[in-house]
Amino acid sequence: MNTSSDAERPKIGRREANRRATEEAILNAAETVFAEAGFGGATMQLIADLAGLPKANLHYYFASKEELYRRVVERIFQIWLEAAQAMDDAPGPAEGIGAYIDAKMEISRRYPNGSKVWASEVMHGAPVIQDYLETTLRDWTAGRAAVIQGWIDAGKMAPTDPQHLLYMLWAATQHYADFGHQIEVLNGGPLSDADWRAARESVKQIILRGIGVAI
Amino acid sequence: MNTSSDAERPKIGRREANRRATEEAILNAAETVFAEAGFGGATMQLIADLAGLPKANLHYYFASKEELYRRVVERIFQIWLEAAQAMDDAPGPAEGIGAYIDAKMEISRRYPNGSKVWASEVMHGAPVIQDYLETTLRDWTAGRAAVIQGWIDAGKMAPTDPQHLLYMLWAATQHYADFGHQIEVLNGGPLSDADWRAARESVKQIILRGIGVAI
DNA sequence: CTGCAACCTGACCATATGGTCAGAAATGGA
DNA sequence: TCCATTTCTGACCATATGGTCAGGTTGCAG
Repeated sequence: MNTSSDAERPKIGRREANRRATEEAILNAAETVFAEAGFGGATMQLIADLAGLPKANLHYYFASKEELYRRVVERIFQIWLEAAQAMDDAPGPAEGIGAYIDAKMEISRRYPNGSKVWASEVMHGAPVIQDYLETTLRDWTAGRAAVIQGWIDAGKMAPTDPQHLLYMLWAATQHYADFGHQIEVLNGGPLSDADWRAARESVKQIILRGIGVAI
Repeated sequence: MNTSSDAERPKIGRREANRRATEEAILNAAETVFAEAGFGGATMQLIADLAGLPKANLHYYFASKEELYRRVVERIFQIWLEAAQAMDDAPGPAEGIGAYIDAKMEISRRYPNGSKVWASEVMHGAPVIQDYLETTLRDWTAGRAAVIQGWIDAGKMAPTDPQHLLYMLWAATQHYADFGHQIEVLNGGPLSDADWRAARESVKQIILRGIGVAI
């Protein structure tokens, strides 16, 4: 054994570990503040306070407010894309779309702030992730639409415009994050485990039956 | 007859007419700017420029940025509520929910900025319309949920959680306004009349079939 | 026509904010 | 231990923004 039980992984010294932890803390704080106040309403001071750092320190790790924001949005997009794989390698729409809804509902529950930042970014014309929309997202969407069309051609689901089906999947699932506040007010409080389960099953039931898949 | 063919309606002089027109122009400009930049990113100067007025004039009509914003949000909420009546007086879900989807899709198409401002407001915790959520919206939602439950009990549609069905209706329709930019990118340009028709029919098809209503 | 009240606006102000920087403190290899 | 490098931070700055106000202009009742 070596000196002690310090490094979980070789190569990462205290410096590097600290750096990553601080960056992570800043990104988390930024995600919260951007979600709650929007880009314009967010303040480097607010983010710094939430992260427990002096404001000047933020600028040591992130050159500008824009760059910090960009990093937040990119991180969300990654999570979003990884979850999208839930739809891959499925034999048919029942499994593929069902799993996709499960994954996206889970993201809405676990990362509501990320979803809000993404929504805000798109609503304001996608100033920083326009290229993602035009490349990565466009390609992914086209691929998924083709898969869905394949299922339709194989008679595994009712004829449905794949593009609009995808929009409905995004809309229905992300709504629970983006409009979470409204939902909590109407629900009379935060959603319980049972509430989330009911939400997930409702979405799956309506959409799967809506595309002619037995449930 | 009176002096000439001036007043369409009695009682409204040039003063009053001017006032209303100016207020309207400011509200329209504000809606656009708030939608594109968010509350924090919006600038009284930007709104003034878009309305073609000096900034100081805005403060003659609206005491503060907050009040102007509040007026914009309230106006949207009115349109939203009026369209909600499309669901009333329907004999069953096919007509009621079908008409509601039609109405909401039309709003998404005609007033995308209003929808965005509303979404932004809710996402940021509804700082100015919290009371609307707790009173008007809550009551309306409860009423509609009861109607839907009645349809279910009458065997006119499949058993479905009314609350989550409403969320899906809001999500699916408003998505075309709030995420209009993303949709346009994926669509390779603005949606045509045919595109909008396809969107509307897709939403209706999936949801109506999803709740067990023949189409 | 006249006076008052409503309407309009350029110039100005206090504040908040993103960002900078010089220098202090911590770190780690030699 | 020593010192170069990285990390951290209080103090500061330029700018943008919401809001104010004094004074001018316009509409309209009497």
